[in-house]
Amino acid sequence: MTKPSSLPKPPPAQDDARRKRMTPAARAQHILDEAAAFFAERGLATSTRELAARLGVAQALIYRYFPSKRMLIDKVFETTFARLWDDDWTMLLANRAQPLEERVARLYVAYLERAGALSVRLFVRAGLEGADMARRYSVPLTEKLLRPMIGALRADSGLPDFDQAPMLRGERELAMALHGAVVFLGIRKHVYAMPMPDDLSDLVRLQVRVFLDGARRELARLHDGTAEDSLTVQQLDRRRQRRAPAPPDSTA
Amino acid sequence: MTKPSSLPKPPPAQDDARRKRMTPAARAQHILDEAAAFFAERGLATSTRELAARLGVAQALIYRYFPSKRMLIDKVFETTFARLWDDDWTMLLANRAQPLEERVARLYVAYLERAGALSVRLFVRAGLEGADMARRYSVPLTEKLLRPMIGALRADSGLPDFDQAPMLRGERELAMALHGAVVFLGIRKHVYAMPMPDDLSDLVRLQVRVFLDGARRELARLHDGTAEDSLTVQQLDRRRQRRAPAPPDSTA
DNA sequence: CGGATAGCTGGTCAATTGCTCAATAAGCTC
DNA sequence: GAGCTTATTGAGCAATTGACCAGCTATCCG
Repeated sequence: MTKPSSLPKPPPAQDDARRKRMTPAARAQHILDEAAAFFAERGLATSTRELAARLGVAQALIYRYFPSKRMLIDKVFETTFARLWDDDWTMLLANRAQPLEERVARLYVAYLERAGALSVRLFVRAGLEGADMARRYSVPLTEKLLRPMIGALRADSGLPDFDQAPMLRGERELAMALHGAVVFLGIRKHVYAMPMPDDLSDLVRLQVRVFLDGARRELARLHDGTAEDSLTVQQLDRRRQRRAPAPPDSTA
Repeated sequence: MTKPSSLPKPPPAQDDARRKRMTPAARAQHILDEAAAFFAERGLATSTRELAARLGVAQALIYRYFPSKRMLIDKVFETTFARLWDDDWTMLLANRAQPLEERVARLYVAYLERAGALSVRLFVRAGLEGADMARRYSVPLTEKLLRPMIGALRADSGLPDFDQAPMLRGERELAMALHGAVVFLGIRKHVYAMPMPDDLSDLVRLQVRVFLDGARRELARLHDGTAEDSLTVQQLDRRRQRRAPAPPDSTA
């Protein structure tokens, strides 16, 4: 046991939660992390006293770092939502060295893994609680997942990219078919607690296989203009106005 | 205005909730129905006093009909779960007078409509709360929806029925792909409150179209081997890789 | 009309809730 | 080691919670 007083900062092990005193930043993070897991498991209505017990800390301490329970929950939502997305997904999807099925499967295996029980449960709780999911979830979902997804699908089918043809409402809903099926895997496991394998990869791959077969055809329908029944009337009108004749489709 | 005192029972209008006195059966039903909507909207943690206010009734009255809040909630779950299933769905799916796509689409439009905002939110709440969803939801789901669904799919593809080949694990997951996608439509609308059309029929039909294309092929893959009903999806995959190259696809 | 049955209410209790504050003590600097 | 800063605590408050009960009164029957 040497005497480290000569060093300005002896290894403080700031990540050790059992320390009596922590730096404000570390303590705030500590509370935030535990609160996320705690509220995900036990529900947002569970008392701050129980959370404090889990933290091994006096209940009053929580209020030194967060002005109210509401604000703590909001912060939990904020950070959990922000953590979900991975910008690498765009590149992963665009990498045509691998077959489309493999890329999409990898993407959604990664998505489910990144979400995990905590996020899945928190997201559903946030939705029920009236958090602004449309802004917090739907918007980044479209930009960081669905759009790259449709781009890859289009490229795979030899269809024009977004520069030449903006994303169609029907395309978003098409991508949502797979997204919904995969997310529902997580909901079955983490919300409904149904018997599911530890590793959902094989189930994800099944969803992807089923989806891709139908999606290629549907995408072709959407772009050759025959089956546009999934679009709203207004969108159809706008779309018809935009293109004078039917665009010649040179692809197979 | 005739004097109805001579009649043993003048029209009592027992369904009028504003009446001061109701028969125990009617009052219990009244409380149960309102509680379902109330807890679905506001959450299970909302106070019985607020529920009583919505009922236009003293809070103590609830406890005359239900021994505790917990028991009331359980009863709400029980009745809501029971109401979901419709035995006509089996016949609807088996009616080969209509094309498969039409039958499946009608089924899931009916399913979503029957569920509605109330059930969707209550189901998710029940899952988060730790209600036994595997028994209450998953089992009837398989029997009343997925099994008839697979039966229709098999018949459509000229595959043997359940008498000759029991349902495969992979088939259930296959049907779950569509189920998940459709349920996620309801979750987007009723839980996440995302902007969705009033009528989800068109979106359901899109999901069904996409699903059926892929499902027919996947079903053929599942059935082209020997009896694989006891194998997991993973085992099936491994086995498929071991076998000859890609399976010949005889369908259009 | 008048008594009796029973559906219903107002009032109340113990426990729990979010939140506050003065007091304590951990860990830094000299 | 002394002293100072401040992270942490325990006690406590007002409001809300689930649950209960004695009494009120709407409704029926003779």
